[in-house]
Amino acid sequence: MTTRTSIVRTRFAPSPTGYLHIGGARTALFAWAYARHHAGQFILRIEDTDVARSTPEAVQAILDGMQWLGLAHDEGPFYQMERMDRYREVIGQMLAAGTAYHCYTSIEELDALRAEQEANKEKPRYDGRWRPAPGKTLPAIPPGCSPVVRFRNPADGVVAWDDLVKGRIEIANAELDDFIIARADGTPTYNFCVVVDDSDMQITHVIRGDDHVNNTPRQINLLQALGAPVPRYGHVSMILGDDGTKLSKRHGAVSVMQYEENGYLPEAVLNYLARLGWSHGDEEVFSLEQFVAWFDLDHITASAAQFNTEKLNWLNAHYIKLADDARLGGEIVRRLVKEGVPAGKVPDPALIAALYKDRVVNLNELADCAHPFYASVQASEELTAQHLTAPAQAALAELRTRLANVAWVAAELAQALKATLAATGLKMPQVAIPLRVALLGQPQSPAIDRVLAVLGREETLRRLDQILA
RNA sequence: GACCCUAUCGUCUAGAGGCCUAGGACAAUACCCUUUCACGGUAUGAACCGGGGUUCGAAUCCCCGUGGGGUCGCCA
Repeated sequence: MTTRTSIVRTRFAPSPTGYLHIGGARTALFAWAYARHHAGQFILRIEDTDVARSTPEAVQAILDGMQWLGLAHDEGPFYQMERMDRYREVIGQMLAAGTAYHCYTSIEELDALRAEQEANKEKPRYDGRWRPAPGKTLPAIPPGCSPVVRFRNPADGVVAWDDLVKGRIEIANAELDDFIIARADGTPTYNFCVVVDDSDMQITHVIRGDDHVNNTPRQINLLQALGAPVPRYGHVSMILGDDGTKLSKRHGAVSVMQYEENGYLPEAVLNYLARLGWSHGDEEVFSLEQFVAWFDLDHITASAAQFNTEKLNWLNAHYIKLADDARLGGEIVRRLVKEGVPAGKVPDPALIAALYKDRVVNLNELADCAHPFYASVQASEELTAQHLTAPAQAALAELRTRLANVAWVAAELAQALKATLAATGLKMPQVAIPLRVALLGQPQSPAIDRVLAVLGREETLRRLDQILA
């Protein structure tokens, strides 16, 4: 451990070619938490050098996702497309220093080379035909062909680093080739931009997905060629789908904002993601603040983790129970209005939330539960036939009379219900279930007296009259 | 094919050579609670990939095998 007080600087560097997916969100969470834990800085960088696939919508989607999760950055967002001058400057320096060189091999030639190597069951790699060497005669420069710039990768030795999550990793330079750092049109490529940025932005800890392990030795070599300090690296494993295969669209929700739409609370998603591949003893449920206080890279699992919607659901249900009624009420209204249901002030959505919050798994279910309070829901014929029988209707008529004059609070409503039972000789379910079907269009609900209290006298009587008419 | 990573209940994981008769959580099952359905409570079943070492002692360390994942672009 260094005694120098070096501030921790981490970054999240997505490329804006789509939404913020769940795996990226977890990587971002870990990088963010690591910076927060060490009172350092978290930088957001948009890697948009792939002009063909990058879109402003995707940038916005990433920003939205980060904001919804509450992962605020301290610097940025920096856009790589705005840093072209800087990249060109560094490429010029490398060309001048001889750590990079021009290569005139055409795409066709490269394809042929690759095909040949694959046919020989070799690892496809550039053969170094334009790499300058003492006493070597380079091919004649083909006319009308603009060159790419390649990095002069060390020919031998090994690149090694102590990965913060995987431990020591060593890769032989012989496995690496002289990769392209600038295309024929002069634009820089990924590995190069990352290195210049991580260096310029003084990133101390690169926390990123597992899929970048193979880029790391190239980046370390580049950094060293540039004489720049090498950050620490931590490669977080991937998240697999529910079925153990690579996460993709067919797994349903992969975008973070899809979870918002599906009725998940950000704190539930955060807690779930934090616990997926990281642990703090037996702790399962904890706040973001607690997570930041506990988080370290030592307890991240090195292997891939399978996503488990059931556990996320459990956490979501837990956080819904904890959530403030007014907040849940707002979610109810927002979601119902989006579906064209005239949800509003009466009944108070917060009261409905209080009634249903400990029985739903997500916000959409909560909204569904609230739906019949704002718009009468017709029971199916089957339910009507089954529950609104003649004796049941008689009991409801009996109850309706009592309800007309009772004080509209749950305790009094319960009394009216009991008096109806006494008068008709029926058991509670024999009245309560028809009543639920009559009022809400469904045979299950929370305690019926509480439902009545929230529905209100006017609406309750109106719906009863409609059934009894 | 080459290279890299990885391997504990169905799933997420605890486990840093003796605390392990392997712990917790989700899911499952059973029971309790109950004004229906849920919620909640209690209980039960469920795992160290295989083979070799090292050691007095291995889930933990090493090697091999096997399974899984990743990477091999003028994509990021």
